[in-house]
Amino acid sequence: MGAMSQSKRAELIRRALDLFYRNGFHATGMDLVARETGVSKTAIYKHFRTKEDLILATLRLRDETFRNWLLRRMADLAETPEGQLLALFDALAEWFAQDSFRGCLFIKASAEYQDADHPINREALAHKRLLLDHFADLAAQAGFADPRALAAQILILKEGAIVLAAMSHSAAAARDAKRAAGQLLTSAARI
Amino acid sequence: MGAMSQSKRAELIRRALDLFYRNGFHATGMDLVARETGVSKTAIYKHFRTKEDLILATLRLRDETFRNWLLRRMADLAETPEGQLLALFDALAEWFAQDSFRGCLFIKASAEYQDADHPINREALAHKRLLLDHFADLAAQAGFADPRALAAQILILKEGAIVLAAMSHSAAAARDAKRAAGQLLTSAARI
DNA sequence: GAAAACAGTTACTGATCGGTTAATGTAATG
DNA sequence: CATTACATTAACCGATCAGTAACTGTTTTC
Repeated sequence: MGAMSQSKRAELIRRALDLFYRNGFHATGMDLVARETGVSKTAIYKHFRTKEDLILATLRLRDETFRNWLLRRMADLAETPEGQLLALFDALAEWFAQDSFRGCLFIKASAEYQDADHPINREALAHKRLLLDHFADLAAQAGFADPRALAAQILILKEGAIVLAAMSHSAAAARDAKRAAGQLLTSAARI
Repeated sequence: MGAMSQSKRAELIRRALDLFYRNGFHATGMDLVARETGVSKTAIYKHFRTKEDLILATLRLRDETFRNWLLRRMADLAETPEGQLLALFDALAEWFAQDSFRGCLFIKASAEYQDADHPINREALAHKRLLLDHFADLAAQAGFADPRALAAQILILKEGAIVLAAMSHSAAAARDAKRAAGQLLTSAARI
């Protein structure tokens, strides 16, 4: 096993991710993936036992790249932990404004494979939990009395903004969510 | 046109809605719809030109029944307009706790048909706008200075809570969102 | 009661679904 | 140079996709 080089495999996952993100999972057939990546179906199935395995690989790639991008952008936009929690929504606004923005891949994956014990749903949930943990870290560093609760509220605002931005094809939700987050941060109890 | 009785047609839409809600749109074939409803495919296509038309009919039914249910539940749970905006999240908690809960049909529809000008996405967006309008009405009645902005924030909390509840198969997000909404309401400017 | 008009069925269309088989090309090993 | 091992391909599998054609009843209308 391990026919194609590591870089070709990575490129396959990268292109499959793009197809799934733009067209959806069920709506994207493996024949299309083969055609668009230039990798024959048989070669794909040498490295991924099933379509589901390929989807999981794209989700893992997306988790890494997106979370990397978001956390770095938050850190670049603000100095303090509290400022970073607010800057989250500025980063989201930038994302929403991109032509390629089509909502959250994990929300879409979870919507199409929603069973609690489905590996795809589990992968999506894991991504959200990692974000939640990071928000909770920032909230703890900022000295809030209940960092987990505050992080949960921030995450809810983030997911709601993404869903509405994707549906309305507008970045306005990022601004609304930021104002809400600002009020939550200023009125939350501190240690 | 108009072969089957009005009640049979309504029953077909009702069952198709259930199938789409549980399995997804692309993942639910018209053969399955025919099998599960007991209505032959030809009979279905006598009344719905395409699968997309059937989907739109299920979305319109869902908009009517769900919005009716939610608004009535909010009104039953609280006396004042401000109380209703908070009770929204108690109603959501009840919904999340149901075995049949599988997220928001409109979010799922928009995720699978996300083009801005796609009729399915437009229908989903229309549903959210109607909810936004109602929240804004309540906020105006409650005497808030910027009812539209507050309504937008409430809507973001609602959508975020739904997405996270569906993904995590837990009703906890309703409680977190309610606490956030409570803080927003108490700190928002009034006329 | 004849004749349109219509609701309903089964059986089918070509295309595509996820996935595999059998064969070919190619590179490394003895 | 022969052979083993492996990467890759075209062609194919049965099932299912959305949608339709041809046909059979049942009403409605005159």
